[in-house]
Amino acid sequence: MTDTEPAGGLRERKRVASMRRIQGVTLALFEEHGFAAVTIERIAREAEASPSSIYRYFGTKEQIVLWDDYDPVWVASVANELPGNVLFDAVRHAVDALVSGALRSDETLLRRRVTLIMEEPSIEAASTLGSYRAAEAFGTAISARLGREHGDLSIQLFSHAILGAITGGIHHWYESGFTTPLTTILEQVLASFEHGFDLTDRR
Amino acid sequence: MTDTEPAGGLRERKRVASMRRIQGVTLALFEEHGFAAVTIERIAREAEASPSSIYRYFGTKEQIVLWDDYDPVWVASVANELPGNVLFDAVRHAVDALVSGALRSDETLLRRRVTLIMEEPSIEAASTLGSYRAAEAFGTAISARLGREHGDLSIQLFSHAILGAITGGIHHWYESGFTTPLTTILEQVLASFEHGFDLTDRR
DNA sequence: AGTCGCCTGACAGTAACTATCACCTGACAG
DNA sequence: CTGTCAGGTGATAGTTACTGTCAGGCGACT
Repeated sequence: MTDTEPAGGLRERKRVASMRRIQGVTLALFEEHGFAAVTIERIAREAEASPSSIYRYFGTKEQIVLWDDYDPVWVASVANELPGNVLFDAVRHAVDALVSGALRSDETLLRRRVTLIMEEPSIEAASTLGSYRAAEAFGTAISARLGREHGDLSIQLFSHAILGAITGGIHHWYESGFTTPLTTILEQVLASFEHGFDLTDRR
Repeated sequence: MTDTEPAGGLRERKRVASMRRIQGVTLALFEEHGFAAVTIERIAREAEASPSSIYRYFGTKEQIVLWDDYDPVWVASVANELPGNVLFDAVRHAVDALVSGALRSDETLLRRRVTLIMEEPSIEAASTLGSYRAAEAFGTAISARLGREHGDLSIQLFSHAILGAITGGIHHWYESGFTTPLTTILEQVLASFEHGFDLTDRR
């Protein structure tokens, strides 16, 4: 299911369609020739769009890979002040929203994007900055939910630690050749924070 | 103490002296005019170096701010396979090496650099990528120490979570106007992983 | 003191990104 | 259904980060 219909008027729908087409063309070109060897102008030619529009849509070359249709979904989910009675259930809910959104649409597409992210440092840098921003948003939501002031140290450490672990998990997912299911990895992230990390010495 | 003497021959010493001078000039210019408004050419002129050399030394405009004399010190410390009997002592040792190295030289300089990092997204992106790389190195060292195979999921999650929390702590340090001592914040990072995060509801 | 080799600086070139502006097309009122 | 309006689009020109190359100079070693 690549083609979930977006809401909004004709203008909005056309824009999202263009962005998807451009992203598809870009991924194929990067995979074949490498990030550095493909110019925006070439992407524009092959995707039948103008360079101006590509910059307006995505901002940077890296963001063409990083852009995700479903980002607004899980951002909204986190902003909904983390429903659920126990904090870890709430966090689990947010993480599920984050991942199932990405997986529901097209896991193959996600794998291709992750591969390009891991293989191109400049995309990786933009991606880690995104995780960082997500940690900030997550921390704000948790602080509000627990009645802490904005920027409470404990919460800030927790939210950044969780997002760091998720990032590490995605890295592991990639390095394992996508053999370990992503949901399993993320279950272990949550379990580690609930019950502690497994750091036993095996020598 | 800004002027700890580096080892090596005259060539090496001159290079480090040039890098420090260029970084100093760059920080001042960025602080006064903003990152985008200062060109490499201008930095080169005011620091009496050639643009070629600046690129050879630092690689990118962002790295002029991020470069740290003492990076090799703590990298070596982590690579020394984390001495210490209990794992958390070992981790504490590594974190201490990381921070005391940066603070011993010049805390004012570190604050200026952190401020620029937090205020300029492109520097922030490069910086978070650096944390990410540190997490990988850290994970490798811990895996070796505990007799796990390289890329062990538990260890990877742990190392990324720790580095994520440290990053969040530095963010907090900056947001607090550097009032909370950095060592206090990092003590809390370690305490959180040893004894759990404080996530009590205060409403 | 002499030679070797790495490092520096100058120069030319590429392409990402920005600012601007005329034009067009979807949104909406009547 | 039609006219007007506003926001989006594409073309163009310009800036600057970054790369590759090469001749000359300065530290390293004999």
